[in-house]
Amino acid sequence: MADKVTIADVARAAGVSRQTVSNALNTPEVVREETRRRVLDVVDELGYRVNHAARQMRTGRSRLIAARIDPEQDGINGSVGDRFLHGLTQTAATEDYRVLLYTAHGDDGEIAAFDDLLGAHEPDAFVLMATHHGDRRTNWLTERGVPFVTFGRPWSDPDGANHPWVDVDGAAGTDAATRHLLSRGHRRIGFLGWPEGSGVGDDRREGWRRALADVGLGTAGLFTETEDDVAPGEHAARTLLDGDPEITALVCASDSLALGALHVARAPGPAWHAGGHSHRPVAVVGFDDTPVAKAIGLTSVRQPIGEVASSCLRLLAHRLAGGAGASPEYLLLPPSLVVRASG
Amino acid sequence: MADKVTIADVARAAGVSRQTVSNALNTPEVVREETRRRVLDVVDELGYRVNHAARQMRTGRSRLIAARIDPEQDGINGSVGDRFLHGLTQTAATEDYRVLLYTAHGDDGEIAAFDDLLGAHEPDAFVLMATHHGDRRTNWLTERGVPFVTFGRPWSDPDGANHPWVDVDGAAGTDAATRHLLSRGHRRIGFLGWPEGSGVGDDRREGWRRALADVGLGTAGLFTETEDDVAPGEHAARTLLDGDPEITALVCASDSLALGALHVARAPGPAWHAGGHSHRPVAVVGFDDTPVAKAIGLTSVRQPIGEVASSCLRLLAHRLAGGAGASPEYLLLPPSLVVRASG
DNA sequence: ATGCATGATTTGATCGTTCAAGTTAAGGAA
DNA sequence: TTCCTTAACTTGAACGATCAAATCATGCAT
Repeated sequence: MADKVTIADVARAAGVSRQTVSNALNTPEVVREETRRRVLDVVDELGYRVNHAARQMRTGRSRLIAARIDPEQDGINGSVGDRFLHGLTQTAATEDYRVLLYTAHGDDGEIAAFDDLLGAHEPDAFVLMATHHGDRRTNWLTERGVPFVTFGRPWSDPDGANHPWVDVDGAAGTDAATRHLLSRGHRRIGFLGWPEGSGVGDDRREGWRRALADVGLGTAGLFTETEDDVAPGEHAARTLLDGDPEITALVCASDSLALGALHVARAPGPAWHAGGHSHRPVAVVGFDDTPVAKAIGLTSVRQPIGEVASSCLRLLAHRLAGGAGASPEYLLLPPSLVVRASG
Repeated sequence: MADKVTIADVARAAGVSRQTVSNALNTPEVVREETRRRVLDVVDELGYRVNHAARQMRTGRSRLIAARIDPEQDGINGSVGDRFLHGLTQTAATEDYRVLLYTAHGDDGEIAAFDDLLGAHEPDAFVLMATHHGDRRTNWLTERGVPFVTFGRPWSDPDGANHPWVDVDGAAGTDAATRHLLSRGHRRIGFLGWPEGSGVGDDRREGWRRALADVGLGTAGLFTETEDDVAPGEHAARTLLDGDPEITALVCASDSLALGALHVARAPGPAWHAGGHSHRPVAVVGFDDTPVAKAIGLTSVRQPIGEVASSCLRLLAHRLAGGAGASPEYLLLPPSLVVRASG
């Protein structure tokens, strides 16, 4: 097998010029039917494939899309990012794009990574995860005219006309979770969330509040907030349950928190409360449907990560192909509730 | 900011030729000290960065390393692959390489992906995971002279001189787990593994066998094998425990199996055995130290994934830099035991 | 002084593709 | 017939880097 087949080899074998080969492949409509077929036959025969480096040099497009891979955060919620990357890679391949990874810490670290990558491998676009209030990354990219999509709304900019994005309707998720618990007869349903100010966290809390309000229930004293990890979750859940003996169910902003809450809910009476009143069953619902949730039978809100990823990529591909006009610029997808033993 | 700074711009500004700029950056030793400094100053000042596409065209090196991202397998063990990718990306950056993702199913699917990638983006090397008996991928790459490393031994080729690899000593892990259980007074320790024939699975079983043999204990009737998932693990564990009432501990080939075993071990007596004899505590040890293990307090063997990844990358980088001779071609790293409540 | 390594730098050529402009031939209107 | 248009294809240049070979000093032995 002749190793490197260039466009010139094909041209020679087909008896046409280089440019005609290029046209047959990239702009078929300008080449006569018969010629085109002959060229394509030779392409197959010789096994010609474009050299991306050469093409990139001429056109300035790398057909690379850059995405960050996180250090597995708390180890539980981490899987979301990985499922996302997988979906991205898969959809990218169908559009003849490839995913290039990078790592970074914090907005500024990530901006530095942007700069590095743009200088070197020149990805055609970025895919950002976990947008947040005052996200510096999106501004940086916008200022420089670098195409990108985000998984996550532009929280600081409610109209969100600045850049394309895809997100999952977190409020709808906790709303559904809360309604589910109501339908099972729970009346006092608490919420275990993150400190106020995170777009995602506030959104998830809002869904819970809204569902209770819809049936005329208030939320006073029914929620608490803490850092997103198991131990803090356990502690916060204990405090909340101790403070209000009538709470029979908890909606949580993450599976990590939910796991902490479960430690309390499932522990035998004396363990979670020295005060002596006996163990009461507390239903718990988590968020993200991580492997841990599945493993321990935790009811959880599942995000359609695969769809988010493919939507992100398609928005990008469309935009990169030149279509900036009519198509939808953003997408809010509904999550679904996966019911298990915990509630 | 002038957008594209080329090597010619730097040359002009520094009053030297293009080639001297290139030399100052890539072969500093051939450039006079003073000239070099002047050039590098201008490089900084203008913010010059090499254009990888152009360099690749001339040198044939892309500074890309391709790795597969898996669909989260059973969801529990999946996290290993992701930790690996993260480590790879991080170390790659320090050597000025980038990780390019691809997906594929099965050896042949992956070989097709190799072919695609080599034709298009021309990665300098591949990193393969999960080597197995009769692995077709390694042959394909070797035949074509494509550099690669594997996370996993060349199981079919015990001398393993064919390609560089990094692996974790699974037998040492189960050996340690078994010794740990012995030290806690357990005498009859079972093993829950995968069907014979998988290199990894057989290796892990061997460590358990060896540890028992070392203290004069046999293994007859103490192990069973099943598919790597929670439900099969639960079923197999139940069978094993029912069959031998003296078993007080189980070493498992994965956290998935261990989780299944825990369902049996932790269930109240009647639940796991209708025959009426009461619940006995069974210690369980898993393998991989996944987030699930941490979440549920499962003792597990932890692989040093980060080190595996960085070692893989350094082996590759060294080899790509031309050093094929003296350096070690393979590496077997020891795992460690993470002790938790389960055993 | 002459010749000759050696060090430092420069000069074309080239990698494989696509862009932009040029050529050729055929058809149609004047 | 002559000129113009259009379709189909070809030609030269360029993208930005590095390789290979050439040039130019400089110092040193003869």
